[in-house]
Order: sequence, then structure tokens, then C-alpha cells
Amino acid sequence: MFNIDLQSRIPIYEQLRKNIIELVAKGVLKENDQLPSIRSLAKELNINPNTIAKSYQILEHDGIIYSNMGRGSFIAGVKNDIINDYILSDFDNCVCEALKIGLSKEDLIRRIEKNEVNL
Amino acid sequence: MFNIDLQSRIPIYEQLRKNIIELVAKGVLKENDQLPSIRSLAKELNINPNTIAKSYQILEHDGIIYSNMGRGSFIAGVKNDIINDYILSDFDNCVCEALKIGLSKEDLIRRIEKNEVNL
Amino acid sequence: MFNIDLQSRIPIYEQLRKNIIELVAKGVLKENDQLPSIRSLAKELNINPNTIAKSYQILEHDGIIYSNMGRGSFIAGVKNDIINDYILSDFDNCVCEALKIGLSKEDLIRRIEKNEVNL
Amino acid sequence: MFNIDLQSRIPIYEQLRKNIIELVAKGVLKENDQLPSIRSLAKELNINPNTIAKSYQILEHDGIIYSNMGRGSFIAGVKNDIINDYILSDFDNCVCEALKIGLSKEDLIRRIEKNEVNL
DNA sequence: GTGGTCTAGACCACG
DNA sequence: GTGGTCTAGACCACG
Repeated sequence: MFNIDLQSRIPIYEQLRKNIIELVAKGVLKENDQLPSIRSLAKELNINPNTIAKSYQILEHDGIIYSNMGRGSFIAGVKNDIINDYILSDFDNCVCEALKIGLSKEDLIRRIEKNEVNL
Repeated sequence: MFNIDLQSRIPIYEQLRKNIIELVAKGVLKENDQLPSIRSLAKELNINPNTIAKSYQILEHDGIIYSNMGRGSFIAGVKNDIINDYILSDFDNCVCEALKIGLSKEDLIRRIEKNEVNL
Repeated sequence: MFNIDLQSRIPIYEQLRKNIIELVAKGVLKENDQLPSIRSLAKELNINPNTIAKSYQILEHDGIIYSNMGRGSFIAGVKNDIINDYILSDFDNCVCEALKIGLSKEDLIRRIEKNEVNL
Repeated sequence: MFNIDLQSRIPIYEQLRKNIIELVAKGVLKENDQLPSIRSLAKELNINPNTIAKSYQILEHDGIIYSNMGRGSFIAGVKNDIINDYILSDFDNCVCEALKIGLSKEDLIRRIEKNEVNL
């Protein structure tokens, strides 16, 4: 379910955060669905529990999930727009960078059209 | 000429590296142009010379610039493709992320068209 | 395990880099083997941690090792060809130099055959 | 006559030193031949005179050339063995490095035979 | 003056 | 504990 690359330069807690956001965006995780407990997920992914906790804390802070002490963590009722904006703000940044160096919008659009993703 | 944000979470040496790459991409810096000396740039930006040196050394290692001891640092003859690929690989990543969460290529293209950049 | 000559004119970080490449080439260090931590190696060799870090960072940039913040540094999955090419490109240079001054290939081959290395 | 690459990481004075040694080894420069004056060579190569002087000083120190104050610098009577040993000690080093990482003498000999130099 | 190396020491992010 | 960034400051090689 989760897809963590230990060798990536992206921090693990950040990868996990993105993973969960993607799962919500895709509709795999829905409102009030329970997330795995920190301990069980730490075991499953062979990762330090502190790292999992950090991901959950950020997600809770951002209103993506909520936690009940002693009961676990759950998906909050999230407007999909919020989720999309997370990814799209990254996208906008890249577009700006590309435009800054002189590429045109048409260049980028063509590049998107050519893009063959392995989903 | 250079645009460094000391508060940013992006390392200073990384910001400077990107700055220089952009300037080459835009054609502001051309082959064999001399870069400011490490010491002078360090003074101008109020940054430690070691940090500037780190940027220059990475750029040299990547073939973007070359340094001559006792003479200075200069822009290497770089194929523009190399430079563009630096920025476009980021772009491709963002496109993939967006597609992963269910956005369509049309969504992204529309977003690019709407994009109003302050260049 | 590591062999550093503080008196040499070859930079320490460069000696260490070569040391590690040789150990990989010899098969002493294998994929995913953990390298000593920067701090512990710095103590052991009585060298500043920054210098060790520089070696590690170059090796990482060249894809010989990978580093995980908070976890350590490890040998990457390296094709042995890459490693060999590091050493053999030096060798080729020397051969060219020798041929330039009028020595023949036979001279060099004879010299290799006579060579008595203390391994 | 001289072949200096300003962009090389090898110091200019070292390149010039090697150049002259090669010319002696090839027999282009012979005993008592006069070398260009420091100033004229500096102009010709567009190099700092101090740099030329340094090369000459090292060559004189090594007995390859001799200088007469006010008259100029000249090739000394050099046994060719001395010259060859300069280049061959580099060669031996490379051979040792290659053997250290597990290559065999046969590997190296084969590599020499394949070598196609553009002289 | 120019870049390159190194040390000492601080502070941070990650796990 | 682990690596990453940065500063201050020294010293060296090269030109």
C-alpha cells in the first residue's frame, strides 16, 4: 500500500506524507478510514516509529487526518481541492522555473502531451 | 545579478547553483564569461567563501563551469540541452505526480495556460 | 582499512576517495555495505569530519555510494566496469605519454612484465 | 612548439615542464639548444612570466636545462634514461594501481595493444 | 588576487 | 547517532 524508497534523497516522512495524500486523492482512502497504527506501520515498513509519527503529525496539522488518543488515526473529511492544490503548487513552481529560462508555454504543453507515464 | 534567500530552506549553495544555471540558460552568461571571484561574491552576498566555493565546485564537476587556479572561474561551453534538461526533469516529475493523483493532461495544460508568471 | 598519508601532496579527501574505490574494486566493500560514519572515521584517522564528508559527497555524486540522513552511508550497486574505468583511464594516459616520447608498445609491455609489485 | 591547455586542471608550469621534457626525449631539443627567453615565451603563450620561470627553475633543478644569467636558458647534456624515467615512473604507478584492484598483467598488455594514440 | 584544502566548531534535519 | 550546511579563519599553490 505504501511505497517508500529508503535510498531516495527525499526524507522518508515526506514520502509517506505524499503517499497518503495520493491515496486520498485517488479515493483509495476515504473519510473516516483508519490508518495503520504507527507501530504496525513502522514494523511493516521497517522504519523508525518517530518517522511515521512525524508524517501523521504533519498530516493532522494540515487537516488531512485526525487522531484520537488511544483509538488511532483516521482520514478527515477533506475537500479534494485541498489535496490537488498540494500537488499543483509544486507543478506551478516547475512551470515558473521553465518559463524563467525562456521556454514557452507551448513547449511545456507539448512536453505534457508526449509524457508517457507508467501509472 | 544573484538572488539568494538566506531564510529559505533550500541551501545557499544550491540556490546559487540554480541561479547560475538559469543565467546560462537565459544566455546572460555565455561561454568563457568570467564569474565573480569566490571572495568578491562572498563579500557582495555576505556569505562565507566556502559556501560559494561549494557551488562553483559542483558546477565544475557537472561541466557547467571551469575554474583555473590563480585565474578565476568561467562558463564552460555547455550544450543548452543539458541546461534545459536540468529544469525539465523537475517538470516531468511534477507532471507525473499530478497524473498519479488522477488529474488529466488537459487539467495541467489548462493550468499552464492560466499561469501568470511575474518574470 | 584506510590508508591516508597526511604528508602527501594529494589531498586527503582525494586519497580517501581512491581508497574506497579500490576497496569496491577489490570486492572488499560490496553493495549496501555500510561505510564507517563520518564522525567515527574522522576520529579513527584523526581528520576533520568535514574532510571525510567531502570524500563521501563526491563518491555519492559519482554514484559509488549513497547516504541516508540519520542512517549512514552505504556502497551503491556499482557496475565494476565503472570502477575499473576510473583506474584504467589513468593508465591510458600514461601509455599515451610514454608513446609520445618515442617509447614503443613493446617497451611498455616488457616493463609491465618485469614489474614486481608488493601487493 | 609548446602545447598549453589553460583550462586543464594540470598547472601550467607543469604542462610546460612536461612539454620540454618530451621535446628533449623526442630529440627535437638537443644539448646546448637555447630555450626561448622567459619574457618572449610568456608573450607568445599569453602566460604570466612567473609561471614560465617556475618551469625553467624546476627543469634546472632537475638538471634538464641550465641557465646563464643574462644569456638565457639551454638544454643540458641529459642522458635519455633520465628523461624516460620521468615518464616511466608515472607509468609504473598506474600499473601498480591497476594490479591493486585485481587486474592482471595480461589485461594491461591487451589494453596497450588495443591503444590507438593520435600522435 | 585567485581557487583549493583543511580545521574547529556550531547548528540543523532525520531517524 | 547520522549526514548536511554553514561560518570563521588559516594556509597553500598558482599566476
